[in-house]
Amino acid sequence: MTASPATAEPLSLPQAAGQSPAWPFEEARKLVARAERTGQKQVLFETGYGPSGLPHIGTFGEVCRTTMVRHAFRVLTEDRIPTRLVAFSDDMDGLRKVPDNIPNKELVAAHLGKPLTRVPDPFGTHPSFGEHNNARLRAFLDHFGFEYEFVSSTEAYRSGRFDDTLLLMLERYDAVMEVMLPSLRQERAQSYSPFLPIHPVTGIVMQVPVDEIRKAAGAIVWRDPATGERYETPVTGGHCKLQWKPDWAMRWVALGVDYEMAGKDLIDSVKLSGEICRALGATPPEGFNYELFLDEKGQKISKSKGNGLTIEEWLAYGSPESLSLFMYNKPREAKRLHFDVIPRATDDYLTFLEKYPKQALREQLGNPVWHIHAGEPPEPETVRSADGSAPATTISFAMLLNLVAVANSEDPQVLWGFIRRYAPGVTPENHPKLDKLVGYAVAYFRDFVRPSKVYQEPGEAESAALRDLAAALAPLEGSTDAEALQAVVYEVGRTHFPDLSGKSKSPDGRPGVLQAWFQTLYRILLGQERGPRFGSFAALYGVAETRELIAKGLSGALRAEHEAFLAGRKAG
RNA sequence: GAGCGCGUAGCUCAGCCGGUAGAGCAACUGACUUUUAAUCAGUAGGUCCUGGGUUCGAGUCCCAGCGCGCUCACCA
Repeated sequence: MTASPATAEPLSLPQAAGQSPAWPFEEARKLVARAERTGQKQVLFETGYGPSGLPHIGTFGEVCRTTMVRHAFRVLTEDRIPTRLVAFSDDMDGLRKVPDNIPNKELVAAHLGKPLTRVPDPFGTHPSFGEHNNARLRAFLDHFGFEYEFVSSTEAYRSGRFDDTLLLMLERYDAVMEVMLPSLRQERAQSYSPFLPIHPVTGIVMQVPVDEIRKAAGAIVWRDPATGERYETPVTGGHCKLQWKPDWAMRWVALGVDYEMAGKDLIDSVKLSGEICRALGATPPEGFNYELFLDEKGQKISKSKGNGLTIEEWLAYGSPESLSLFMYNKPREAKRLHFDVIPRATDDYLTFLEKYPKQALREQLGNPVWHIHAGEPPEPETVRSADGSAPATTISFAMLLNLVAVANSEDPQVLWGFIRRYAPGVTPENHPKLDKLVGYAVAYFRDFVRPSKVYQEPGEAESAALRDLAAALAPLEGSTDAEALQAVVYEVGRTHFPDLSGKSKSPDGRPGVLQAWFQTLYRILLGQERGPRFGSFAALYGVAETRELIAKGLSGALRAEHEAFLAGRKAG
């Protein structure tokens, strides 16, 4: 814990945290009350993961949010009660269907129904598919720097860690069934069993009715529907897995879970698992149901549909912090998770970061960046405008997006040229975060702005004007004098597109240039309706490069390149 | 059928413990520009879904209703 600031603060950090309406504190206060009630010596947070697929953005959200609650709890209790976060992988679950997004599907298909840790790894890098995905989960969590303990369901079952609770569940079999049966349809109720024996011969997780409970032996008796053979299987030692809801409850009891959040699609499951938990004589964990993420059409994001955003996609256009902000904001409200929310999240994050140092403690605790950075947000990166009169501000992502479109370049160097004009002295070296932001803006431009470009085919008048412009620029190759270059653009325009209406005039009184001239440049050379002041553009882009651009516009190469680009996108 | 969420400016949304309705885009005006874009300054725009209740005071709290959306009810 850091010492409180030198300025006289009416409230201490834990006191202010105790009153903060920010949701992580509200959640953490439930845990403080629980700990006071039970006198427990530690608090355990759990997040669950089903390893039949790769970790997705929802996994990130759950761990991210749980970590925020955990940190809030640590501040509230001043670390007097140790905390742990378990990332639990349900890797003993039977494989139901072959995922679409893996190689060697046949290899996997031959092992349907077996625990994921008994299915061979289609990627060939790990002993099993389950272990492969576990490794991916861990790499993913480590990449974000989350602090957690990984627990494999398979290992927990096999090692006997769950045995006591499994035997307890066998002992209370009737009570568990009493909870589950009313939730099932009649047909399903007849065959339902909380215990799923692993077939001793085939290794498949069997969904069969239990013929007999042998409490004394700690075993169940069941019949193989294919062969009719009867088996007695111990419920312990990894010979049986539990059905989903009893499994969740058993895990809570066996591990001593105090907190677990879940999506609203699991509301019923949480309720039933909680009742089973009570039937085992334990108290279900605290937690809350967060709303689901929706795609741009308001549909639930699901791995199988492939809609919505992946983490990789978000991180291509926005920082991890912006994603954390998205997760922090209103967990109880449904939010569209689509590309177009990234710029907003990014700029909101920058704004919150900029405000933070000027806020009072109480406000800081409600500032998302406090929660995103575990109570220690970094200094914002600010710049000063060219004239130095305006106060230092952060450059927004929205502004960078505009600049990229204006610069019409995927080269960060060109974009940096524009930034330096606005704020001299700012470099990628002294503003590394801004440099990253530039990278995101470039990616966003490439994938969302560039595809909508339309390169016009030059007519005869336009071609003649452009040829003249290229020729007039030739003697100026190497120049970075934006004004001189702009003068050339005007001269050529005056010849080919004079404004005879008298509305615009040159400084020496000669006729001005029609807007059509500039539109010609943008439409043919940049594929846009609008664009930068052309002299400035040429100065930064390079005169030789600009002449090359004109040549390609005249030859049709720009249109061909753009079509190839579009076709490539469609294919890839 | 059950559960959850939403309804505030043209659009997307903020509004924390109840105290004179806000932002960003879009629009419009102006500054800077012999074009545009950027930037800066400014203007306009709202029956806070409806009806009750609590209160000195309700976008905010309570109740009822209307509308929209999602989830679950097979599996995890």
